[in-house]
Amino acid sequence: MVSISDVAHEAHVSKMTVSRVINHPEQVSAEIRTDVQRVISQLGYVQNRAGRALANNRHYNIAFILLDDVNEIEPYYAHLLMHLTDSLRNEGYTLEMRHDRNFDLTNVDGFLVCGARHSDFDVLNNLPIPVVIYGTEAGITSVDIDNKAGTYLATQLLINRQYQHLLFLGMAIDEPFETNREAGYRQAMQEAGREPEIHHLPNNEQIALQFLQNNQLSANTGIIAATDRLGLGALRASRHQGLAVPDEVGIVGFDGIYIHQLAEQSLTTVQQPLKEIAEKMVQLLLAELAGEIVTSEYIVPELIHGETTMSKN
Amino acid sequence: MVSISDVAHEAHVSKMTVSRVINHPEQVSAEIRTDVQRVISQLGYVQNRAGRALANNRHYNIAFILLDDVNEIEPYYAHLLMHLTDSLRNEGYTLEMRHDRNFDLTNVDGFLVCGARHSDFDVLNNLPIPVVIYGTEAGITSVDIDNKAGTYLATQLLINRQYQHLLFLGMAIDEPFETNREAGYRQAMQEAGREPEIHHLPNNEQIALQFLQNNQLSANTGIIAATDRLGLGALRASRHQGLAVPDEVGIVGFDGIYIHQLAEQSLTTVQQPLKEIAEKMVQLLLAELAGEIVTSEYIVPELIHGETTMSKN
DNA sequence: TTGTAAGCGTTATCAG
DNA sequence: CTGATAACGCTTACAA
Repeated sequence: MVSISDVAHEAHVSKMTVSRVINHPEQVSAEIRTDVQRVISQLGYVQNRAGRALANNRHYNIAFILLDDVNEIEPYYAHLLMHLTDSLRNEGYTLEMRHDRNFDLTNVDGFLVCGARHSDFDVLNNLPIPVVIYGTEAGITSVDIDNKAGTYLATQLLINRQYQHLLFLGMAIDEPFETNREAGYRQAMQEAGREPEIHHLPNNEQIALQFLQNNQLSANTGIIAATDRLGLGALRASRHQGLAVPDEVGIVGFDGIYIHQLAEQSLTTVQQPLKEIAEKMVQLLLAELAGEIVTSEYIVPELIHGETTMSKN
Repeated sequence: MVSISDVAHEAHVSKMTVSRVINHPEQVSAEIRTDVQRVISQLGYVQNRAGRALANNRHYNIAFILLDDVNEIEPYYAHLLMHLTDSLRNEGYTLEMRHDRNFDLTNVDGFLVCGARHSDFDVLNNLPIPVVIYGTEAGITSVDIDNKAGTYLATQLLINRQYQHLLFLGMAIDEPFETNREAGYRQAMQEAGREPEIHHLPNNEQIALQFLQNNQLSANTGIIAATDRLGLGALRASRHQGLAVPDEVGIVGFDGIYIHQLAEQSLTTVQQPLKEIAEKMVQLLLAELAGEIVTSEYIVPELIHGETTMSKN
């Protein structure tokens, strides 16, 4: 491996000059700078990050910790991960994949965390390096979608499309993102002077299907589902009951990666803008690393119009 | 950060002794060893990997390069990635996520590559560090499922279940995994004295559905699909045509992560054993790093029985 | 603007 | 079995 000394020697300058050309090019005279750059590319020199890390007490490496159980990993994590990888690389950082609760500080400058539970927040709050989580938790820098705004949009869509009976299919868990999704529905309903109807189910399309089979849907029903899986169950229940989608039943899901595309009819859904989320997470983390004080951010998701809601006219 | 010197000082030994306790404990007397270990945990010392990397000319870091387009990333990559992360960590290595064709050697000891195209193999073959790919390519160490064995199993299943008319839905691409999947079908058919019928389609459930709509299926048909997406299309086509699955039409997919669970009826499928694949990939890469000569490996996939094939009797 | 010296944390080598 | 020394590649601080 060619090192900075090789470059220095070949360019007839000191190691420091080479280092400056790389890190502070403006401090080097134009002539020497181009000369050194030429040698760098001639020799194919690349910085040894271990050396730099040691000298700087920085690793230029961020750990992405995915805490969900392997079997529950939804496909959109793969997309979030790709976007995080790209965003970090743009900033000269590297992404190290993690999958455990050790929160091992070795080799990293910060953490990006996904799927953290309540029990993790205590630990995360007391880490000596910056942390940004995907989700919402007071006291930790986070990026989240505005879940409430998402279901608010979804509910308004179904109202506008003239569905009469609007019900919310929520998840049977006590997490902020669930309560917020429910809140968006409630608010839109209240503003429209409608009476909310809410059911909580495990996040599984089979169970949603069975549940709705036991509760005959009426024609002209709009279903706001807290997830695409629940939306998928609603779609199947409607078909089983002989109700036409979207003419008699309208359905909006939530999450917007993968599942909605695979449904029998493409699902209208509230899409998580993963690229934007990834960029914000990286931006906040690097700002913290630079010593800035940052505040959590919420990103408003977007409605994707599929075949389970009536089109405008 | 507490360093090896702090531990050495506190334990009244030299840095080297601490280093030995960590890397070659058998070279240290039992008494001193336990003493040093106590101090290590008292002080919460963790190795600085940059220092170690510099001294050893090793990084203990492997890049996982996912070359597929973001939009085409199938969910099972997320699972493969998790398993790779776990396997590497077990061996004291770290996984660095990559998503580009730079094949940047900085900071890594080896590459694990997924989704490589023909045009990549030239580069991959001439890298100065070990590479293991997921897939098949002569001249590069690889781990792959035995695609032929998979479709062979699938075809035999449909033969055993007494489906008369057996057709293969392949992908319209010229890649070894496709030809191998086709070959498994061909072989099973030949052994059973049946005439093969093969169609090639883009890997998309909508297109498969349309294609089969234009080619009325007969009752008592068995469909071996080269992917779960194609299998899903076949399932929908059968239902559209009023054919009962699995009684009149039997369907087996291929891949076995996620899609088969979300189908209207759970799809019988040939499952990629991702954990095993990940473990093998890591094992081969580390063996190469250790200077061993290794050969590519093929893993026989497993049939997952769903609701799209008749049960035994 | 450029160079020199020292140090970041670790381990291989060699000496005791 | 244990320790001193030098080295890995790089950058900060200081000197010229």
